[in-house]
Amino acid sequence: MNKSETILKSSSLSITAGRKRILDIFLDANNALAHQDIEAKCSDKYDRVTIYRTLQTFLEKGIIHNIPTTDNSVRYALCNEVCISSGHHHDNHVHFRCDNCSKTICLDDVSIPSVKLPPGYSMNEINMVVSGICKTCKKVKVPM
Amino acid sequence: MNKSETILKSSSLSITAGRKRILDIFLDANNALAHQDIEAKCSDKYDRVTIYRTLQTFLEKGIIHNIPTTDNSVRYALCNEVCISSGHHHDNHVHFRCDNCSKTICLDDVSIPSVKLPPGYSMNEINMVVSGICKTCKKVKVPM
DNA sequence: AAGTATTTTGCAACAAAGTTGCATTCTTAT
DNA sequence: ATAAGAATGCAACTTTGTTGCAAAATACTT
Repeated sequence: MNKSETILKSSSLSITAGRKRILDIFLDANNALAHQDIEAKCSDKYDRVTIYRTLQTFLEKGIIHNIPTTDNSVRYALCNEVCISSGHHHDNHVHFRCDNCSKTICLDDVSIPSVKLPPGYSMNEINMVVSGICKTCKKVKVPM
Repeated sequence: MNKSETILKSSSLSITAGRKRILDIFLDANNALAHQDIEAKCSDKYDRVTIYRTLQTFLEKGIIHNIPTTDNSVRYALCNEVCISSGHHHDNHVHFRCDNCSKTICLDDVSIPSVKLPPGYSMNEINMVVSGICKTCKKVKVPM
């Protein structure tokens, strides 16, 4: 039983070729993916609708989480082990979007600082997205 | 000359009925608006395409800014005076989205705390969206 | 105030993104 | 192996966003 099967199993989802494939795409990727990215990689084998439904299912099970963007393109990233095993999403890391390569990644080591809300507001979730130039692009642009 | 005309003028945009109307909708609203919200309020008088183009223009001129969401619906909010007068968007406030009424507002008084990125990363913009229950909804739910 | 150059708007047509119902196929549990 | 239940693919549709172009409105000049 490989990794994708293990994840599906532990989320009590039936193991299908499509779900394994999409999960593998996430496992292979080192950055967050938009629906479009997934579709580009497997629409030959799986229907658009299936991809929509699979992403929805993964979200509900806490296998992936979504990252807000300002350009109408929600991106999804694999949750860490804790999220998956608990079945409920609760991450606290900062997301980074590179202005150069447009990749979005989870900065697992950077935790979101706390903020104090005005009186009367109660907090549930915090989302933080930083944009700038990523490590890889910086290297390319300014060679030593 | 009323407020919307003043803003348009100071952004060196020609003053048209449509732009005034859309700007007035923002001035009246106390929360961020999605394209859809605008359309609901004035599609009888102005074409869908005009609304798209107007929002785009307002964004470019720094009259409004957009707020990332996780549900494929970018929302826009009026920028504060500083943004509009400088012509370039640079806000530093936290956005709040209410899980109950779904309204998104700018918490102008809550500034985004700084974060330290890993080595190699450079920062351009930070976006922070907090979700929870807003002041108004809390009052309604727990009456004194 | 009139006329002209420029900008904006609306329309139509289109492209892309997302949703729904239903019949068929695949998984899983017995 | 089989039957119940879940997932998939297909078709049709809705919503969302884009583009080109002609008509209308605005701003600028005199």
